[in-house]
Amino acid sequence: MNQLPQDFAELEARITAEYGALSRRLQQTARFLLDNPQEVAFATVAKLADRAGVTPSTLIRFANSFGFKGFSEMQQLFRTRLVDELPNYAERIRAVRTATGETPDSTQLLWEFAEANRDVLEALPSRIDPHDLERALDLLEQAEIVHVLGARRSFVVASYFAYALHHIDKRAFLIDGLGGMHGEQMKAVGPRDAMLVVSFSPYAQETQDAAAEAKERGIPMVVITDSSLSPLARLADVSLVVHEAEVKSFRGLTASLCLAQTLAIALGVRQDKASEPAHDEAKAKG
Amino acid sequence: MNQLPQDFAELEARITAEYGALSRRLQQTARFLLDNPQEVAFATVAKLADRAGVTPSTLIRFANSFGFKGFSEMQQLFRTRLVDELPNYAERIRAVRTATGETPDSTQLLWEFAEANRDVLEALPSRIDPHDLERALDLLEQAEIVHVLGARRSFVVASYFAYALHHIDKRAFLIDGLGGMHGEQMKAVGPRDAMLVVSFSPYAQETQDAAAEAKERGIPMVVITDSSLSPLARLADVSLVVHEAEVKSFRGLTASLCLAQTLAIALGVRQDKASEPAHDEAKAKG
DNA sequence: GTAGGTATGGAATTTTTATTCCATGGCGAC
DNA sequence: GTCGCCATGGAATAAAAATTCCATACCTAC
Repeated sequence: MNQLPQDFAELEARITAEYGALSRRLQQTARFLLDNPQEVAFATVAKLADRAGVTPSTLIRFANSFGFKGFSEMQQLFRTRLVDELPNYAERIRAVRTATGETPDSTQLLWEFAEANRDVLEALPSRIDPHDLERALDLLEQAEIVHVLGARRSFVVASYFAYALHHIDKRAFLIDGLGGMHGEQMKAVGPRDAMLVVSFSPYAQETQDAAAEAKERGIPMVVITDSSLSPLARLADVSLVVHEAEVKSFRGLTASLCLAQTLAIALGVRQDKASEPAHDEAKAKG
Repeated sequence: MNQLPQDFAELEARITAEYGALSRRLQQTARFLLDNPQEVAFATVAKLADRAGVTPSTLIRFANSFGFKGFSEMQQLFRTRLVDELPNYAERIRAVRTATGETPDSTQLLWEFAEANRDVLEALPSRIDPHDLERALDLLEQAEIVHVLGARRSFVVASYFAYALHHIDKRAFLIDGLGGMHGEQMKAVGPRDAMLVVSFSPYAQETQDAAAEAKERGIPMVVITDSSLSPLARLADVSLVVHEAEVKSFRGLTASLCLAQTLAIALGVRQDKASEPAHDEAKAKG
């Protein structure tokens, strides 16, 4: 039996170090414990076991395998951690907010970014017209294939959206311009498809060209952009305008990604409903 | 029986208001509870009774007299207080839930996502150790070229980081595995370079392989991942652990991107300082 | 394929903890 | 001074929770 850890940090280090040597269930337990330390501090063995997807026995075994006499003994570390660390949490916020004296600039920056992005997310939902959101979903739902386009900074959002569509089993292609083949990739867009275009100032020329072509061919198009005056907005069937945070003249992508995430999952929900109409009717009646 | 308080603040107010009307022992209990809320959150009735200088019965009676079914029910308020950093958190959720009665599902989803991502951003800065952040920046600053690696979901973060590095004039390459050439791209990593690896559960094999190779070759490595138990964490020189929001079993990327943004810009700030040392010295003297 | 060992789940058991109940003691009213 | 009520303490009881133990499933090695 090993020497037992004296505080949470020590325990965390031990768990991390020996993680590979643990059995499947104990690994599962380890992940849960380190991911949800707050919950562990309060809840009972039975509840935690349930949440972690293991049996109570496993939790006990886990504690034993790290030298504790029982689960309760290990739980103590989770509790004292909460008590020890909380008091200086509030202080840390205050310290960072007020003076940069002690904290490194980088941490100060992190707080600023987090705050700026939070503010943006706060404003986002009320800035998006529910009606536009529904129309965008209509277009995407009816499309056989969704082609996603975004260059430079917008490429991040575009690639995420394409990724997310794959995960809800919606056919999607990312127009990435690989090999300078923007034009060629646009030719692969069929008449029953739709496009989702992401573009922010200063609106990449290749994106504008592609969007113009799509408009001409009558391809349904949803645009995520940063202003209703954007050249992309006038080409779109539905345009969703997001305002991103700016710190040190660097723009974020938080709001756009949140919106992309929402579009993808809302689309997934719709598809589920469409493929299981019986379930929905039953609910409506009941 | 009175309406029972919903949170700690409410309870505190009630106790304060009715303090004068309580019996001697109950007053004694009240004082102890409000003076040692942390202790109350964890300890057992017997221990608390002992510490407060009253009998267990008194504690129960105290709880009952404020409308609780038992002491445990009251204790819950002391516990949630410790966990909830934000007192009006619960209210906010309720407000969103109720206010969206009329709106379509998609807008409802948008609110939920925005909310979840906001919460994540709130927790992010305090979860990142300033020391780790500085060390990560040290590694990146000293590197001649930064190679950025991330597959599937993490690719979004990786591509954003590579993009951001270009904008602060830091040489960067994105290891994208194009044409199945992960291995070949790794060969291009030089001895004076560094790597930034992004990987989330279920940790893409190609990323793990590449990271293992980098480790073997002694390439400095910063990892952004989702758990200290991640297989990537043990390979890294510095690992930054982020917790992402999850809605409808879909994980976000907000926190990771915010962190990537911070790293890039903090690095940019450092580079500026390094290239204008006179400015810095002047500040130190002044 | 089989035997041995290990990991796991679940029920039984023990321990801990919360709550109830009643006997006693203090305090004020008559 | 005595009666009655309310507060109080402490033991008894009930409830909940932790832990143990055993049967079984699952691997691994031969």
